[in-house]
Amino acid sequence: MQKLKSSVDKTFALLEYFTPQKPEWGVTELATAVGSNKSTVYRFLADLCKLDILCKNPQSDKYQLGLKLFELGSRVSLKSAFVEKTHPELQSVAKDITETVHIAVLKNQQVFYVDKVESPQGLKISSQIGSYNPAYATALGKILLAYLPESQQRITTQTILSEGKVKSYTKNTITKSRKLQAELAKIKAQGFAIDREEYELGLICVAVPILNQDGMVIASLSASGPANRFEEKKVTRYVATLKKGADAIQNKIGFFKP
Amino acid sequence: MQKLKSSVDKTFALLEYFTPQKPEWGVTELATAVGSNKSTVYRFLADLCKLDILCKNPQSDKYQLGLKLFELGSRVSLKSAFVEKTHPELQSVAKDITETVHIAVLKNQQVFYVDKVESPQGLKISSQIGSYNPAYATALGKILLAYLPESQQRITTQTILSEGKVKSYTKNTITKSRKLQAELAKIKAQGFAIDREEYELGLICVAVPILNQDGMVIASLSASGPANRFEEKKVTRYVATLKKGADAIQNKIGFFKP
DNA sequence: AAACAGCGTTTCATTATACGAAACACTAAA
DNA sequence: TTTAGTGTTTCGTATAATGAAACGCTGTTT
Repeated sequence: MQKLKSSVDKTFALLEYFTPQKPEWGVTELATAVGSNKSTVYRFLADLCKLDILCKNPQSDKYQLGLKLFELGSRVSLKSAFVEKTHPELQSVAKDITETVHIAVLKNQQVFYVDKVESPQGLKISSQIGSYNPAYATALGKILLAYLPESQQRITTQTILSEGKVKSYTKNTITKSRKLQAELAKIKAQGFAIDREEYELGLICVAVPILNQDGMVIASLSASGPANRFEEKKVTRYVATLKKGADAIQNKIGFFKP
Repeated sequence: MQKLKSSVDKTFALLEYFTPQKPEWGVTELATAVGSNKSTVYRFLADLCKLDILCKNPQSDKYQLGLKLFELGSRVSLKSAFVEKTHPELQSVAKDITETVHIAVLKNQQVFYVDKVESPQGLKISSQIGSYNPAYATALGKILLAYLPESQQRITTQTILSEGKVKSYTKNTITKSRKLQAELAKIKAQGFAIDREEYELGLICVAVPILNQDGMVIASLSASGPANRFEEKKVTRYVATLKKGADAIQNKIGFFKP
């Protein structure tokens, strides 16, 4: 906080602390966390509260993210132009597959979850719309990488796998550049990606690309669930259903500029 | 812009200009709109862009709301705690009624749309999650007012109907205090509200309340569609379905603090 | 009861940062 | 080439952000 110059930076640095894991903060608590003065943080929080960007939980008397932020988030053109069109398709895919369905885009070389429809079954993966996961360890991410233009793919995979950024989430996680490149080539050849417990043990995920009219990959669509429910023969059916859904989305979207 | 003191105020005042109606702004354009200096606005926009709160549309070279805002909006606990639980119920109600279903709360004495599931039918109303409508002219709003504690209701209706704030959207819009009070009493007696083209000609909407364990109204649930599809006998069935949905939501939510 | 400890909130002199006029660098049209 | 319209950068000035300390709560401890 102390190194940031503009008030804009400081404002959103503070807001970043309000996560699903820790959605509520008191003044002193947050001030020590960001390494800033109590009064300074107080003034920010009070200002943000007046604007409904934050609000005070009357029970705990602490601050949390407010309705205004929800409102602004709903205005983002990605949300209004993209999600509103694609959501019904996700629903029909989810209904057919009966597993949780996600749509994601590549952002900052990571997988950014844009929307989801949850499996009606009890056992389902937990995920948060608007959050990130590593691209190299998920089916959604591998699809997004595989369909990148060659030059961009080289740069992106290099950046992702360079110096210590890679993490082995499970014993199946692909961490070697060689192996990742082979995997991406295979994915592009077969038209879909599969993540067999590469990110989380017990979690399998199948994904297909969503292309725009120019053939550029703009998003990816996936079905994911517990490993024991993903028998080999089911995967083939899932891929077919996902492809049908991706096609429908492509027709609805037409030309999209993220 | 010139009268606001803190940078926080200024930042969000700027963001407010990015609406679904006008989602893109250039520097000069926005500076004149807010009545501020070009360089000042430029610095704000550039800062916000660095943080992904805004982004530049490469086509038009203008600024628009960015993914970070979508991310933050997704983190709002209303969204994660409330919508994720209620959405499946909206879906089942929508499926049964085959009209667009909304869930809304009262915010700043207006109806604030929290979530929706669209009618599968071609002809459907257009609405924006995270936006506002007047409480006195919609079924959702009238429910929220009708179930307010008496003292609060008096204050709220007075504020809403005071000095020129009232607008006759159609010939059916309730604008007189007397008439609104009678309507609210009737609504509370019968347990549902109906808006017969009071906000928009050709649009009918039926709504029921969602109460928490203390019996306080926390939200309202509605079905809306073109007037010609809303025959009298259907309304009774719709109310029954909506009530069932509201009940299910109440059980899921338990105790909720907005 | 009185003293304490922990909050959030307010104050105020100091200083860092936001401000705006003007200059600059582009681009596209005249 | 000139012109008019952008977005961007500069820099002296003015203003708003800063942090230590004090204040006023609340609940707990002695």
